[in-house]
Amino acid sequence: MTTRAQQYEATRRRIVDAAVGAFSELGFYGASTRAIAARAGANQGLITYHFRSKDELWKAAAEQIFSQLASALRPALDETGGAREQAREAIRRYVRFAAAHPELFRFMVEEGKGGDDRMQWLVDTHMKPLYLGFQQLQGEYLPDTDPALMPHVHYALAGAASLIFAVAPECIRLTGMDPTKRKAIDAHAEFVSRLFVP
Amino acid sequence: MTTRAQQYEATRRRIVDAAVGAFSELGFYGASTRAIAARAGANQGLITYHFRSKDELWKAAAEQIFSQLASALRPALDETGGAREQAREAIRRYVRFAAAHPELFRFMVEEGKGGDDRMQWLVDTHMKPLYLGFQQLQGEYLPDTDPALMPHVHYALAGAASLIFAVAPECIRLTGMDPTKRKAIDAHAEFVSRLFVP
DNA sequence: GTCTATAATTAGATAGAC
DNA sequence: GTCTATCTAATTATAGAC
Repeated sequence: MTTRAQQYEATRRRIVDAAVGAFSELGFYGASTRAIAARAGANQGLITYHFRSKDELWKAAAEQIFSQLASALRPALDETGGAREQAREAIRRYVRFAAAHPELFRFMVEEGKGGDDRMQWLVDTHMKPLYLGFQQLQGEYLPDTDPALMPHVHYALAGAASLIFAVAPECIRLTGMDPTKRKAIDAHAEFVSRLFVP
Repeated sequence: MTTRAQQYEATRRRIVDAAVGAFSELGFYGASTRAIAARAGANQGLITYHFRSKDELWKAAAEQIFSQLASALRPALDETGGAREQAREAIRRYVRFAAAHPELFRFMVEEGKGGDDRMQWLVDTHMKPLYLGFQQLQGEYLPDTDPALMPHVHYALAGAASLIFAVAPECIRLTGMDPTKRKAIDAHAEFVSRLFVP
């Protein structure tokens, strides 16, 4: 037996999932609420009912992606082995997440380029905590790094780890190699981890 | 004295410049032809006159960016010094271009994520030749690299070199560091070139 | 060549039936 | 809770005056 509360949650979740996909593929303006509703197998009016506006729906979508990233990275702290191998494993984990969730990087670029409200909300609410955790990890694993280089390392790593998966269709057409295949993901994880922790 | 042909070219150029900025900041759907025209100090009707459609205007904008990249990278072949230092200089050059033209990376991500017509045109017309050149450079400078790793190196380098500049507003708010400053650009160029050519 | 006016379509948001 | 119908505004593209 399904209660109304269960139905509410199920529908809401379907819409958020559809929104994540649509925003990630088409961008904020390209993804219409009608298309998102259709993708979720629901009606457009339901979006207004569950979320107040398109902006609020976008926030819910961003929230889902970043909470998934946070829980995917958490186990990296519990790794065993030497500091360098721990750092490598954390990077491999990040690469695998980027492969499984290319939406993260697309959201980051889509919003990070403009200085609007959505970007500020995204940084303050979800990216700041993650960046602090990254700084802490780097201080632990690679204590000999110049602190002024921190932003450079962070963005170089994020870009190196994620771009190939974010533009997978382009990569296939350009190189003939499909980066979504298991072997390609492993190869990329190994390459990037060795690149940043030789 | 300004001829009509000169006026034609001047107006067309102003519109293309405005389009590059608008598409780069807002994406294809977010940038309206009206906003582009206003940005160019022209009328919306002129866009239809100079370009047939919004798609054609987008192509003209992409064309401008990639032709600039091609001419910026060309001198990399004439560098002197050992193979490793040549490779480093080519990377530094690429980083500086990414800093001066963050539009390139934004176009790449914006279009590369979907499999639509614009992506296919972009890859076939402008990215394929550049990628072949990149493969050639890599074969010359770093002949010991596994060919199967080529796509991984290419996308890792593109991401590491460009992301920080493409999301400059986000970087400032997240880290407090402004990547558009001269010093930050040099630091990033040096960091990335040493990263890929230790 | 450049502009104004407008047609046709689509967007996000609302109101109300069920 | 979900859906249909509709409102208002903004979109691309067109037609025609100057």
